[in-house]
This record gives sequence, C-alpha cells and structure tokens, in this order.
Amino acid sequence: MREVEILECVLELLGEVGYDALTFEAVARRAKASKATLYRRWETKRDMVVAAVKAGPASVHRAGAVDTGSLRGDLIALCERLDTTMRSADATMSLMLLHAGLQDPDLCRHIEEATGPTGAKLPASVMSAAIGRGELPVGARPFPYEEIAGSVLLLRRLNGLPAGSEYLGHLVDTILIPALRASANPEPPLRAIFS
Amino acid sequence: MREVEILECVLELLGEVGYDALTFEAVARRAKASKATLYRRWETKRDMVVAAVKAGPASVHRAGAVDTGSLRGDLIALCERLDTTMRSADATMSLMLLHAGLQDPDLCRHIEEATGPTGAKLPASVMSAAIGRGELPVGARPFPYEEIAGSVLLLRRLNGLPAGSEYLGHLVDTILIPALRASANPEPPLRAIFS
Amino acid sequence: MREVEILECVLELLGEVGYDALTFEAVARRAKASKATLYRRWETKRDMVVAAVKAGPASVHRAGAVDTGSLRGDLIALCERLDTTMRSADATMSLMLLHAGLQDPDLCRHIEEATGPTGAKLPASVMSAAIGRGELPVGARPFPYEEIAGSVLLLRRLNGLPAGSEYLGHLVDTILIPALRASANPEPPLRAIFS
Amino acid sequence: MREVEILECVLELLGEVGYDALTFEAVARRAKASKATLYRRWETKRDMVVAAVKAGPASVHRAGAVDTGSLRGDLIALCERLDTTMRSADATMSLMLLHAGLQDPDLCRHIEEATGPTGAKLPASVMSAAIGRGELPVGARPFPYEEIAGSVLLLRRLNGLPAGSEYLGHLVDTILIPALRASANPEPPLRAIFS
DNA sequence: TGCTAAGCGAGACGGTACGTCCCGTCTTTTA
DNA sequence: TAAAAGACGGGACGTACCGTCTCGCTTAGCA
Repeated sequence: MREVEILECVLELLGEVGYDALTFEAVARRAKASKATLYRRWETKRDMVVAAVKAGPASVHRAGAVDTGSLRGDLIALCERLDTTMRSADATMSLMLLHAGLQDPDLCRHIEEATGPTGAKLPASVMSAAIGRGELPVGARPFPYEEIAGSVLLLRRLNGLPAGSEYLGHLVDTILIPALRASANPEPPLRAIFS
Repeated sequence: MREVEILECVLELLGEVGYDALTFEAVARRAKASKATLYRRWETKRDMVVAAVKAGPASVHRAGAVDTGSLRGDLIALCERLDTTMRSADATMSLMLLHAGLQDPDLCRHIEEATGPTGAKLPASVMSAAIGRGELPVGARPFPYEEIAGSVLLLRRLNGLPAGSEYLGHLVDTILIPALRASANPEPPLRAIFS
Repeated sequence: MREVEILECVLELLGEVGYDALTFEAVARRAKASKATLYRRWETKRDMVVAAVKAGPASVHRAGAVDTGSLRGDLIALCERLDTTMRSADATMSLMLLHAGLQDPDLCRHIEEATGPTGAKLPASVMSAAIGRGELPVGARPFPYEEIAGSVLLLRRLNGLPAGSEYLGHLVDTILIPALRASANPEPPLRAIFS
Repeated sequence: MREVEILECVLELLGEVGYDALTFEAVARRAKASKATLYRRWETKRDMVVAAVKAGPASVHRAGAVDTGSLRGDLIALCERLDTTMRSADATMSLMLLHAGLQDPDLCRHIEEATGPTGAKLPASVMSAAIGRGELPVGARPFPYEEIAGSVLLLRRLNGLPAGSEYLGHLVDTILIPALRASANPEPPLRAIFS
C-alpha cells in the first residue's frame, strides 16, 4: 500500500535529518508522492511522524534481562540502559516522541513494543529478586522507579548533563531505593513513624 | 542602547506567539530594526531568545513563603507553584529554556533570579520547619526534591498530563517524603534495616 | 493565464521606473504573485523583460507614411521619428532591448511588429518617390540608411548628445544621400570615376 | 594620496568583476577605506568609475600608422583596429564609458589620450594618401568615417553581431567611400546632378 | 608644546532586494 | 477516479549592498 512506502521514507528522513528539518516537501520527493497525498492523510508533520513511528518495525535490539545480584546494581543497570536508549536518538526526536507519545497511549505502547525493554519499566523479575533478597518489603511497587527514572534521565539528556555511574549511584541510593521501600505501604501516617 | 529595545520586542513576541512561531522577520518589524542588525548580534533564534531572557527584568511575581503547617502540605504547595510557573510559558519555551539554560549556568542563574521562587528549590524554611516538627530527621537534605520535582512536572507538562492534587499527593507521599527522610544518612547498608 | 497578467505588470513597471530599477519584488507585489512563480518562469530579469516585450501588445502609435516631397525631407523626418522612438524609452531600456533583441531575431521581429514604423526601416514608398523624382538612381537600395541611422541615433541618445535638425541635415547630406545614391551600383571601380 | 590608492582598487575591481558587479562595499574592503570616505568623494558609482578611468595610466599600446596602399584597405584596417579595441573591454564597460564619457568631453579626451589610436579617428595621413592617389577629391573631410564607424561597430559588438572582413568591405564600399567622396563639397543641389 | 580640528577606519544602523525554500491549497494530467 | 505532478500566493530564510550615521584614533597645523 502507498501509505507504507511513504512512512518508510518518513522514517528514513527522520534518521537522516532529524525531526525539525523534516519537511513535507522532502517526504513527497523521496516517496515520489504528491504533497496533496500526504496532506490528505495527515494534517500535521507531527501526525505523520507519529504514524511513521507507529508503523515502524519493532527495532529488535531486545536486550537480555537484568540481574546483577543486588537491587542497587539492577537499578543502576536499568538506568544505564534507559540513558543509552535516550542518547541513541537525537534530542529532538526523543522529545518529539515523548511530547507526542505520552499524550497518546497508543503510540506510547507502540514505542514500548517497538523498542523492547528500554529501561523505562521496572521488570517484575528485578522486583521479585529484590524482595527475595530482603532488599524490598513484600508489596513494593515499581511506581517510583517508573515515574522518576525516565523524567530525570531525559531531562539530563536534553540538557547535556552527564548521567555517569556516580550520579546514578546517588540517584539510586538517595531517591529510588528509599521510595521503592516505602512503596509497599504508601502514605503511612507520618506521626506513627517517629512516635 | 539598541540591543535592549530589540530584546524587549523579543520577549513581547515570545509571550504573544511562542518560541516556534517567533521569527527574525517579526522581531525586526516590531523593533523597527534591520534583519542585518539582528543577525549581526545573534547567529540563531535560540541565541537571541536566550539573550532576551537573560536581559529580561526580574518578573516580579515574588510569591510569599510557603508554610502550610505540615511537610506534606508544603511540598504539595511548592509543586503546585512550580507547575504554575511551567504552564505559564508555552511548552516549547519551557523546553527551550531548559535545553538552553541548563547547559549555561549563567542563564540558569538568570532565570532563577528573574523569576523568583519558582518552586524549583526547596526553601530552607520548609526544611527546618519539617525538622522542627519531627517530620524529617536532622540532617535531611533538599536534593531529592530539587532533583525530582522539576523533571517530573516539566515532563508531565510537556506531555499534557495533569498534575492535580491527587497526583501530587501521590508523588509527595510515595517518593518525595521517603526520599527526603532517607537523605539525612544516605546509603545505609540495606541489610541493616530489614534484619 | 497567469503569465500574461504578470508580463503586463512588467511592462507597466518598465514604463514607470525603467529597466534598472525594476525588481522581481516589485513585479511580484504588483502582480500579487509569488517570487517563486516568477523565478520558476524566468531565471533573470532580462529574460523576464524580454518575455514581456515579446508578449506586449502592438503599441498602436502607427504613424502615417512619410512624404515631404523631397528625399532630404523624408530622410530627416524618418530620423526624427526614430529619435523620438528611442527617447521615449529610457536609455537602459533602449540598450537592453537592442542588446537582447538583436541577438534574438524573434524578439527583433516582435519589437518591429509591436512598435510599428519606428523609422528604423526606410519605407519602399520613400525610395520609389525619390527614384521617381530623380533624386536616386534606379536600383538604389535602403541598406545605408538602415545600417546607419539606428546606430548613430541610438548612440547619440545614449550619450546625451542632441540630434537636432541641424545635425540631422548634416547627417543626411554628407552621409545618407551620397551612400544611397551610390547604392545602386556598388563598388564601382574607383579609377573610372575620376579619370 | 589616499584617493589614488582607492582609484587603483576601483580599476582592479572593474577588471575583475565588471562595472555592474562593482560595489562601494567591495571597493572599501579592497582599499581598506571607509565607505564614508568613498561617498565623501564621489556621489555615485559612475562618478567613481569615471574618476578611476580618468586617473588610470595611459595604456601604451600605441599601434603603428595604417598604410595599405589603397583607401579601401586603409579603411578596413582602421575598422578592424576599432573593433579590436572595443572587444577588448567587456560590453558593459564599453557602454559605461561611452555613456559616461561622451557626455563628458573631459573624460572623452582622457580615454582617447589613454588608449592611443583606437581607430575611432581617421588619420590625416590616410586622408592625404587617398587624395594623392586620386581616390578622394581635394577637400574631403573625415567626418563621415568618424561619425559612422564607431557607432556601427559598437552596436554590432553590443549585439554580438560579427564584423568580419566581408561586412567591413560592404560597409566601406557602400557607405564610407561614397560619403567621404561627397564630403568635399557638401550639400550640392540635388537637381544639378541629375539634370 | 599643547590643542584643536579635519580626515580617516571601522562598522552599526534602517532599509530593500536578492534567490531559495517550504508552507498549505489548488488544478491539471496521467494511468 | 484516484493519484502524480506541480503551479500558485504567501512568507521566512540568511546574505549582500545601499546610503547615512556615529564613533574613536591619528596627525596635522595653529596657537
């Protein structure tokens, strides 16, 4: 179908020139399509790119499971993988996908499916291993990791700040692990603890 | 000096049409300046906007101190203020400033000075009050808040996700407070706790 | 068709501001056309103007035939008409048309057709009348007039020199009439005459 | 003096890029002069170029006298020299100099002095030789040649038309020689001749 | 000897036009 | 009969000159 060929061109061009420099004109040229044909299908550049990403083939870099033997090590490994994922695309692309994707659960899912374990999710295997080791209480939930890690690393990436092992260690120790530990019984009455 | 007048126009236009739609042409028209004059000073739109923000007057919306009587309330109030700050500019603006600014400590400081208490910092008064109330241990440090709150809220803002009181409560309870509590003596040996 | 409207504007502007001051921008403004539309059709200003002149309607100032009763009078009248024609356009226009036109027989013919009897040609009626009066020998040919008159008058015009009746009389008496008379039997053996 | 250096740059640039493409900016750059300095001296580009040509050194290509043994041969040789002279400069330069120069007798003389025998004048030696041979009557005057040759050849040059020996022969035979012969006793009553 | 004033370079300035590119809409042609 | 091909008005891009102007910095000459 025509649409598929067009979207392949979109992805090619995205890779070559980035999101900002991608134009309808160039897509039409590359796909030997009429601009009218493009506009008939997608109202905006964003729509077109989103469609292209949705249609894109699952990028098969399925990495293996994470298991370093400790929660701390696992979390750092996951963060590193996530950071790698982010730095592999260009900044605008990352941003565009985030900007577009998280408004669109559909696309969000497509990206996850397409890109495999990105480090944005905290795998159940890591959780259960940590609980088994006694590092996390039974009932701990992945929310803190998933809410925090992506945001913090993306912004550091956008801002050109490093996310080296020192920083990641600090992040894991002072934020992620305390929050994960507390996630089993959320919102305990504060008084109770210190009384 | 000519530069000041031009930058005022830049800020006006930024407010009116946003970053993406801001053009050299429009700035030149508004400032009754030649395009050559603009290009002589700033190579790119980003440079020009950054200069405008740096030069911009302190935006006097100095809000009062936060003191709701509880750490939880204070944190939620700070997050709300931060969210408001972010939503006051348009998305691309926020992003641009972040993208530009955090690479440039100068600009970073300028923004903070210009915009007053944005909610991006955890005021010492809030910390000490919480410690006085026994909500936080002596020695607690603001790092978790400052590292997390900005990132998470900005991304939610960029993604059009709500940051209502329900969400903020959850964020505060499951992430911020546990992490702040743990910040006094970071990296305790994990075993020690659960043994 | 769009092209015709545009070329009309070109001719208008040519008349108003002259060739040198004519710009693509102004044509686009006047014709409410995009500059791209102009550049798509004509690579250079000269091309555009040449096209406009080619397309231009026959300028209806068809003057009547010349017949003053003597060859001398007719020739002076023709020169005056030619001079008037030349001075009606601005210098650069004249030059441009000559420069462009005479390299392009097509355009050359178009100009002649468009502008009617310009005085650049020696009408057959003038020739035959002169022959009838005995002022020219049978077999006289218009070449000397046509080769000379245009060149000389154009250059005087370009150089701002006058071409008044005194000058024209001189030109006719000392150059045109002798040459026309000699044109019947060209290249007579020189000796024969003075022997 | 500063002016001399500047005018040298003008001549250099004239030679390199031609008249049309010559700009005040470029002259200022090359001469390391301020634009104000240029404008203080010359109001227009034409003025500046004219000044440069006036100041330019005499170009010493003084060619020898012409003497082929016949008037016809001499005239053709002179025309060829004139044509060569014209084709040595670029079209716009020729035109500019003519346009500027012939309005300005000063410059006109400067050009003649600077460029030596250009073929634009009919040397007295050629005239007297022709009279001696009986090819021209006593009292013949050079006006027809000088008025005609320059104009006709310049226009052919501007129009890219050839001025080969065939054409020159025709020009000499049908126009120049008859007119020169008639120049001794101008304006004979026409009737007288054919009666 | 010290001061003043002219001339200079440097280049900023508001403008205008350049020629290119892309936008989003539209007709016209081809298969 | 839908798609390609691409013309169209619009408008921003970044560059180059225009002609005017204000700066300091020489560098005299005059005091």
